[in-house]
Amino acid sequence: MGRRATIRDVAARAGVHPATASRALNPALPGRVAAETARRVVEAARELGYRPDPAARSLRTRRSGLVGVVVPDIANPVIPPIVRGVENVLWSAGIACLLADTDNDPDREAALIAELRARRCDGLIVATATRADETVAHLADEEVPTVLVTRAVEGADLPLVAGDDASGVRAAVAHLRELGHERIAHLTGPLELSTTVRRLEAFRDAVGVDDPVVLHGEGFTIPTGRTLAAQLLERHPETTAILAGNDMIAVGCYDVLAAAGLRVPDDMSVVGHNDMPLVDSLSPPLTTVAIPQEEIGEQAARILLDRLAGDSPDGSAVRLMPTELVVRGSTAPPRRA
Amino acid sequence: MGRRATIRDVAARAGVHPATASRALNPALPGRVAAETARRVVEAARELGYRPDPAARSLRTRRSGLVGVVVPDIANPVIPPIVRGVENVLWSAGIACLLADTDNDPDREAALIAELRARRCDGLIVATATRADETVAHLADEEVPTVLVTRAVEGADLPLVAGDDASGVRAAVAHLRELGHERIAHLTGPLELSTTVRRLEAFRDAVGVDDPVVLHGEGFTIPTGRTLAAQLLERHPETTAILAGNDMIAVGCYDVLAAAGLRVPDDMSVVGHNDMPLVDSLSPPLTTVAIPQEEIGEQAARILLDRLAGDSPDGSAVRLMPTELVVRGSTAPPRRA
DNA sequence: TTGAAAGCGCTAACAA
DNA sequence: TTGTTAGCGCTTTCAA
Repeated sequence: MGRRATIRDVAARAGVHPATASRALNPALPGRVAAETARRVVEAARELGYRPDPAARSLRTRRSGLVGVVVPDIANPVIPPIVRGVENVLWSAGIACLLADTDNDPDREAALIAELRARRCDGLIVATATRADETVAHLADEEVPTVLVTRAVEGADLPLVAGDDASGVRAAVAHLRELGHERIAHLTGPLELSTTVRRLEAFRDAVGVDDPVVLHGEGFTIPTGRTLAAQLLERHPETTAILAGNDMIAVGCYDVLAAAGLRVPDDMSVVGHNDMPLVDSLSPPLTTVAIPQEEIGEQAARILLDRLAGDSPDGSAVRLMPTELVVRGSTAPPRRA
Repeated sequence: MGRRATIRDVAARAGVHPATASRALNPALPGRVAAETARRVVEAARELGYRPDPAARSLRTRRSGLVGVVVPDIANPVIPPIVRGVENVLWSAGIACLLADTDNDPDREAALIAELRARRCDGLIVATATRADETVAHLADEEVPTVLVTRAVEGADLPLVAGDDASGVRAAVAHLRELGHERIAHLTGPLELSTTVRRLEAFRDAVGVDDPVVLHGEGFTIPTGRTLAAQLLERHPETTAILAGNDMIAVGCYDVLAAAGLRVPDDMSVVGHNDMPLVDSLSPPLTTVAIPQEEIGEQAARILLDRLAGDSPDGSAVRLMPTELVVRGSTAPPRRA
């Protein structure tokens, strides 16, 4: 196969000037072309398998057709469905996704975002924000349209799409209270993430106790869950139900409870958050708050597309997608209700 | 902030011609610049925060600095670690990853690969190949360097990086036979995937029985595992150990065995493949073959980088990365050995 | 409605 | 070693 067809080849074949061919192929408003001419150009383009050179177009139009997707760790099970949703919507709009994985490292985040900007991404989807994330906060001042997913930055004027964690937590607490639990403890993830804070505030609101037991962890991981569960058993043995900050923390609780000879849910109820793969295959299957992750990604992508199209300068719009409590086998009435 | 600095701005500030500035910034071989000049240019570039415009550079050099990463489903837990490895190595080399998710749809795969080519990706990493994948097979004839991961195409002259499934399966079978199992059944995934065939062949080789029990499934999913396990119990009740095509199929087995009142591992041993997240938290924790997924991704990226650098036209090199049998609680000696 | 001309920012030949 | 020149392929004025 020879070199690929250019707009000049198309124009030549259609017997018109390249500029005319370009106009015919780009149904933009000004300078319409005659229907018959347009037909010939389109036909020629099809025959030649013409695809505009993105570099040339981008150089001219200052648009790359690229969106950067910044994730904390693609191997974290919460992230892939979000990316799927984003990717799906953006490809449909003719935009490609540059994936950037920060590995939860703020320096790497800064470097990758700089690189993404250097590559002239038309927009950014950011899933890595910490509450005090300077790098991300600065994006609000810059010209590159940005949408946050799941994690918010405090005080930054950036739109956010996330799961409605508060309502999920309220449903979880209501579920536990209906079962008869009165000693419910909350084992959180890292406080620098907005998700942790949203869940924590909702827990405090819903639990109906002045000073509920809350233990803070350093990560959203199984080891964190183990550490916290061990602390909980030692300091607050009267607890009958655990609301874990996420599913991994809940699994850590499973481990420690089993080691302590306590049974879930008979001796302790456990609720997770996220409904990640396989938590329904644990023993017992985990009751947890499901988040519509793919829809979150899709919605974020749509908002970004609107911005790219020049719409809505409504800075920090927050779009919360409905969550759902999935009741499984890890919750039951307390022993001595 | 005004418009971003161009090479002309840098050149002006350094008091040299743009071409000289370009040479100073690109430590390519021909046309070296004087050390002092280079220093001034680099300094000027730094002061101005100069970043070359990728579109302009790409238009000139015919290199986009982009690699397409084609995955069957980013939400499939096997995939993200691979992508991480790829992404990590490529970013380090100054190359960005365009993520394309085919959702296991051959038409979508064809469309996305066409799009990736239209966008002038310098190379492709493809994790979606089926054994008879025409779209991917054609890539061998094209000019765009391509590396396959995990899944091979039959007869295509394309390098592949994958886990050494055969050795993993051999280790698994050896483990079961050492425990005393003689009736080992293999429940496979879809036959159109090369992974299935590799694992199946290794199983046949290792099991030491003329006509071992093999049941074929249609997917690598929990429902598939359930279907196959149910068939197995009905048709081959003498079986004492199951080698599942992957972890999801193994989990499906767990479900059906429990429903049938059979205990793992006492009544039936089960071995998975992949060692995906949380299989170590199942009851019992799953014995499985771990695959170095991130290393596979890294290796694939390195091979692609070599190709981009013009190295090694050794077409269909196959690089198998060592797997490891992780023995957990789902395997034990058979009841009546 | 179409053509002519210019230029986006960069780098590769060639010349000095 | 550096400067000059040209052009990658496209779109967008402006003029016809």
